[in-house]
Amino acid sequence: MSFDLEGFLPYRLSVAATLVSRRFAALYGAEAGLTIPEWRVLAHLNRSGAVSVRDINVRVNLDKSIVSRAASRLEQAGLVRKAGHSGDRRLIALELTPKGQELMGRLGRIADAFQAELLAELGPDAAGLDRALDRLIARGV
Amino acid sequence: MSFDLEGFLPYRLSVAATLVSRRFAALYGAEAGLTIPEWRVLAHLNRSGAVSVRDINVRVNLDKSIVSRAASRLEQAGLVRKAGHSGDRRLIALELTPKGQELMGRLGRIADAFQAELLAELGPDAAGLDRALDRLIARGV
DNA sequence: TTGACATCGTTGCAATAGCAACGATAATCC
DNA sequence: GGATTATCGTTGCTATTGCAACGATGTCAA
Repeated sequence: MSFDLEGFLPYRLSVAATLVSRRFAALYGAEAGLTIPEWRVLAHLNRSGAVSVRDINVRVNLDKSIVSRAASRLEQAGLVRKAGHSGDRRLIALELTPKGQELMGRLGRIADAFQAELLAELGPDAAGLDRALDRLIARGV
Repeated sequence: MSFDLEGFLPYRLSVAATLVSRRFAALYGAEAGLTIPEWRVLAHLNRSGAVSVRDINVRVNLDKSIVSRAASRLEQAGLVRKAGHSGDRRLIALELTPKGQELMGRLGRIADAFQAELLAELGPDAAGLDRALDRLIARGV
């Protein structure tokens, strides 16, 4: 039997991820014209308070150049503030502005609603998907 | 409780897909320097015989410009042949050359082995993952 | 100290993706 | 039949990616 692309996990994962991302982008795109890196940076800052580019780069799986550029655009838009880290002058301290916090409040609710929608679609398979993703992500890092 | 990116399905899917793709690319990269679109086109042709750009574009989730350029590179490399479709002269008929078939034979075995490795890692959650991907992909198209 | 090496954030650059536009051919409608 | 509309594959164009290099700062050992 020759190889079947349609049943190949890396392919299926990639297609599913693209489709789901696109659905979500359509939701938050209406609220704020963010790119995916910008969204990830914002979402991470929403949780972790002041943090460096390197931190985000590691935790959120984005090249540091992408984080750097996303942060600049977000700063331009008044959503993020860059401050010098006290102590280590190589680091910068990124944090949300009040405007950024307010936006993330709205986006967080949209994201939570979308997550609930996905879980409902998946029904009983959601748990297996979650565990599988855990393993794949843990393995890959 | 504020929004948690680490638990957000679109994010987790995207990270997992990237990691798995990277692992696989490392495997076939050693065998042949193919890009992902090139690999997908090749894998699709391996199954479906002579087929048009449009066909691949639809089935394999790649923009037709990407398919077109991938096909040109593959033709350049002697892996694929472009023929005129009889009947409808807008279409072209892409098919593997013997060299392309031979390469796909090897890559297919590598891919099957990788798939087996993934399934082993996932253990009992593989089934749930598979059903979940089915749903997400079906829903998204 | 001071000199070698590591790490931070930014920037430059080549390759790619994704979209729109194009010429060529088909299909459809009057 | 002729005009309009749709579809095919290709190409141009712009934004984004991902990698490498850079200057600046820190660290560590002799």
